[in-house]
Amino acid sequence: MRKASALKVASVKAPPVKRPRAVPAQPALSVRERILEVAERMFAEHGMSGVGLRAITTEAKVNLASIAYHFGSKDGLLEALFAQRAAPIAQERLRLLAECLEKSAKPKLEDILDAFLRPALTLGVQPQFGGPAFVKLRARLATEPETTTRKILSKAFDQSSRQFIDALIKALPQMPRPEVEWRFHFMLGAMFYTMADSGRIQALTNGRVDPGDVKRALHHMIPFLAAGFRSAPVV
Amino acid sequence: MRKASALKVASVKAPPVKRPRAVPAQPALSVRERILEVAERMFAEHGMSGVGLRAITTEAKVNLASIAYHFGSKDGLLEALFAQRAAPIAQERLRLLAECLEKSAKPKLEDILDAFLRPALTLGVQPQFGGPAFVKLRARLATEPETTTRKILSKAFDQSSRQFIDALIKALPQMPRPEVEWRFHFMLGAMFYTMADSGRIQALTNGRVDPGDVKRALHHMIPFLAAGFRSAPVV
DNA sequence: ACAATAAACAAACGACTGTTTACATCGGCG
DNA sequence: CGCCGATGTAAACAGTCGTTTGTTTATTGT
Repeated sequence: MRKASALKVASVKAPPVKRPRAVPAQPALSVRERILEVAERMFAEHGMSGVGLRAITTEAKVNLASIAYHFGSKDGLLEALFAQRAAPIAQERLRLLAECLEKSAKPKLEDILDAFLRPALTLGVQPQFGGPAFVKLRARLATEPETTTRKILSKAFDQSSRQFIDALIKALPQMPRPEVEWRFHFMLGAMFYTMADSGRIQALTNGRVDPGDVKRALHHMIPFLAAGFRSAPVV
Repeated sequence: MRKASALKVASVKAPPVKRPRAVPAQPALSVRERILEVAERMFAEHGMSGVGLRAITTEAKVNLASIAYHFGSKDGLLEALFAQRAAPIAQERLRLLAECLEKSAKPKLEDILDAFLRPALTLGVQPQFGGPAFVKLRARLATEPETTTRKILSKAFDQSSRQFIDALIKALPQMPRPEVEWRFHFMLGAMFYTMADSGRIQALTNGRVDPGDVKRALHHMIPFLAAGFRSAPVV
């Protein structure tokens, strides 16, 4: 039963050497961090069942058993990934939403959409950390019906999503709730497909449309969705 | 090499019962058809790399090597699946589109959207064959960046997609082409996410919104998207 | 300094991967 | 009959899968 000790996790590194200067050229990632970083990239690129632990540990230059040691299991690795990445996104979403709501009792639709979409598309896009890997990963898991991944997704984002639906209803007082919910669903679809950056629309348009261009994507997506949300509810 | 002894017959079972009746209640699927049917369902549910050939052949009650024999490889099986399923969808799309175009030189936006979305969501939804398996499978593959699957997708649907973009431009003469292309991309997202039926929006709405209800989904989706398409182009 | 604990490691576990092989069976034709 | 090509099949191939094992190395607390 070594598992019990493994769950203890990590202890904070405890720097034995005092760093005289911050920001060294090589941040000297720990084993844990290296695994997370590589796994994020590879899960995003090939899907959960498309990558083996050996591929991850080899690329991360880490022992195979390290994953079991630090994360318990492959699923545990995915959970840790989400625990690290999803929280900042949900948090930033709610911060921006609060900004919208405190400005006026009837918030502006476009601002709400922006508050929801922008963090999802931009946060975690740090070139030094493998770029938009988590964005892609999220889009990929969104279409997987496996119950384990669904639980992770739902735990990470359900609460903030509910708050956004409520905010959208405030912004569209005449709209029946189910109608708002359907439209929220379509918005999720447009968002995830943009995040997935599948290359299909590039191919269809000779590269004119590039979902990886986040600024432009938001610039086109928000007015499009806003018009959809504002259209008359269907009978 | 192979021990020539020990092979013994088996020939067990051998039901020589001649079927006296044509077209029995069970169409008596061929091996090929049984594999396709089961593979479609299982690929949709667990993804390409999530199902093994043994799982498929066991469920289809078929020999393991049959897949290699009939389809060459696992990828060949996927290609055969698309060759069988995608063509009718693309064909029906173009038929409906032609109907729109011959009615008037400036076709109605809603009709074009309907012509694009309805076949994707409804064709192949045969409850006796495991329901909307191909619909789900397509949504799943749409977010996979693997080049092999992308080629299959693109071969099956690119041509008809281009024609729809052109038709949309006809319906929206004042709209710049890139804007139409962006909006087409968002439409694809809403469509695929509805097809994936990931369960997320059901969870968020206590089941009020069910993307699996195709009639209702189209009923909400088309006006939503039409309003988005008609909104003023962004600068 | 010494024991306790955390971290890393090579090696192996059994089960499963897609593919290939060599052989058996079959209906139809000469 | 014998031969044919198409079809079906058990077994093996050469790996990879996620996980577990027992052990060794590093770091910590006292």
